[in-house]
Amino acid sequence: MKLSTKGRYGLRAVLDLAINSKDEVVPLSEIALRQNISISYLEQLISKLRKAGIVTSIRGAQGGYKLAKDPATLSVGEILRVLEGSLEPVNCAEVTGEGESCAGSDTCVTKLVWMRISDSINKAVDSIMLSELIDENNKISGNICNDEDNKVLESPSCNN
Amino acid sequence: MKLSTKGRYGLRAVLDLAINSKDEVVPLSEIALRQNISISYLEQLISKLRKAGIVTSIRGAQGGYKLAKDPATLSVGEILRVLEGSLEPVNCAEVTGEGESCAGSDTCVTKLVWMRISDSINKAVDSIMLSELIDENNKISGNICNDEDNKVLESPSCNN
DNA sequence: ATAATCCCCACCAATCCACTAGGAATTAAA
DNA sequence: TTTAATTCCTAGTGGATTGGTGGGGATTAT
Repeated sequence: MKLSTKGRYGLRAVLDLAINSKDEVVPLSEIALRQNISISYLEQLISKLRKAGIVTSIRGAQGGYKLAKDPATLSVGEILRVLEGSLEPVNCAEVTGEGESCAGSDTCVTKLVWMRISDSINKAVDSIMLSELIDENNKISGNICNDEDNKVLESPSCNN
Repeated sequence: MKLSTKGRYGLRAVLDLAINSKDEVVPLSEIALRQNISISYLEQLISKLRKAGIVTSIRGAQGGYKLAKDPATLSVGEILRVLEGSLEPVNCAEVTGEGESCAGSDTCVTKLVWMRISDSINKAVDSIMLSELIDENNKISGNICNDEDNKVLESPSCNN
């Protein structure tokens, strides 16, 4: 029941983008540096986000990425589902609403459990808007990071 | 974000045990047959459950397993955590409450997300008692399985 | 032109998952 | 007392997934 680095790194990247792009585009190299993620790997993640319409890109020199949506209407759930593929705890048609039901699903009791887990996860992530994380970041970094040249003081060694 | 077969099979095994053992012990071979899980694999799962005090065993011929707890006080969360190890979506000390915090965790915004997911999962599974699944099973099977010799009609091909 | 940047695809090592295999210890029943 | 049924334990294994790296092409501001 673990989120992969796709979801963890990807959400950090989107948040970084939301905080550090003011109408301008941000090159991936900057995000990679700030978030301590390799550019190559980050490319794969942001590619998914672009195809899903969460970020937009500008190619060429001085190009980069920016958020395609209003952070107030962009939920963490939308971002994580793009990156992780699905947040369902099981591959079960009754739970995911996709694919074929398996034989005997009408007498399957444990699907009740999987459905409740699924609902609770989806409700949790869909109720968190990106704007909330931005606000939280402003609160925290406002208190701490008031160094002169406004640089990143410590690399995020935490992988979560 | 998938539960492994450990959790899925294991919960089915416990439920099977709860339904099919009336003060008597049930040999693993019966559970394996009914639930369509190999005995060898099931052994590993039930071994964890026994060490955690969820089931008790009697060795030797005519031996087997039975539930060690009252289904009304045994939550699905307790069972799943034994089988899966942990239901946390990330390895993060701030979320799991174990291990060392990583550098910069005080400025880590995404942990807010992981904590909410974690809470919602744990609340969901801890609120489902095994007795609820037993009741559900009685409701369903009472309606359907009234064949003469009371055998299992179809093998549970569903892996969830 | 050149350098910066996005974009795409192929590959790879390590890890984890979902088992299988084999055998030792225990015990009821014949 | 043998036999068969059963729990218990450990090791191995093939395949899939994870978490990347690397190379190269396309695009564009300077």
